[in-house]
Amino acid sequence: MSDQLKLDTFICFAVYTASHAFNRVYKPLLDELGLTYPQYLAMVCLWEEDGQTVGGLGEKLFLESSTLTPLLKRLETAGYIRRERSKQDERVVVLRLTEEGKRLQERAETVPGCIIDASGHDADQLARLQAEIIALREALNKSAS
Amino acid sequence: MSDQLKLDTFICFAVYTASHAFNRVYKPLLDELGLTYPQYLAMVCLWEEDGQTVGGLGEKLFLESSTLTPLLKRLETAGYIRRERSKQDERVVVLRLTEEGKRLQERAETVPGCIIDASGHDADQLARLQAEIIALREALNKSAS
DNA sequence: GGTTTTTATATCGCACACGACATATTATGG
DNA sequence: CCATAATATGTCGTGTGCGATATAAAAACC
Repeated sequence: MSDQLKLDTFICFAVYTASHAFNRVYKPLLDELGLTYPQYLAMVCLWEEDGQTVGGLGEKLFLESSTLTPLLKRLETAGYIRRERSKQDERVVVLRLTEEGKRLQERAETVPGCIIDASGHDADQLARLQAEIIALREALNKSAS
Repeated sequence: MSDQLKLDTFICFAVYTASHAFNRVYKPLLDELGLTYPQYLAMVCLWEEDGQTVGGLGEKLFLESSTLTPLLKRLETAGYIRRERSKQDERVVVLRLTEEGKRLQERAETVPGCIIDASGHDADQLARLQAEIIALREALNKSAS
């Protein structure tokens, strides 16, 4: 048996399963809003700054256009955003919140608190852990690029 | 603007993007072995203990049969495992490594070291961080159940 | 200014991931 | 012993994710 090939020792596996665990906690909350988790992230991004492009959103979310385009079309079908070609540069698609999309933000404001409660940690612990996970992510992204 | 609805403050988003970052680092390494990342996890699990059931693997990997069955069929098609109904209990499917599946372990032994290198952390830092992420996962799973 | 290159988005194929449901087998209770 | 419940796996539909490729528009370069 290898010294290294043990699931228990894989931090990647801890991250992978923690990501699924977050999804399970989010699911009932986001069902209320008619959003999936990645759709929720896109909406959070647009609530922070309306009128972003597909590419800009992709950079913030670390997602390709092949992932975002169908997701954004579903948000458009749901009535939360509009996708408009830019007049200045016809290659670019600008994303704009609809009135319904803006109203959704109010209903979403209770979500982060529920997640923090479910995490069983206080805000300081979470912030510290988050910073470490981001440092790990940046090291991995640097190595993969 | 909400106090809470900011992507920067979401630990879930850090975990979600870190998980993707791991995948990007693993991809070229696992391509050599003809495995995807979830398939690799399943193989690691079977290298640790051959002859496990679908359900047993699912408990360890936190995956449903609806995810595992197609994945395991692909591993069978690739020639790495066999899926056999148990004689004692015909409901159960037992997973057994083929000779090729066993040989693959040797080629996989260099992978964990590459991942540790790419993480930019030493083994102690990773172990400490892993323990914290697992604690977070357990709290989330407890809350969701 | 017309050709080439770059850029932004979209499409397609493949592989997860899960909830809801189906099927088959075993266990249970009268 | 027979009906019912519980268990293990599988199927199906929906929604990611991404690599490879396509398309169209803008930029760069003779």
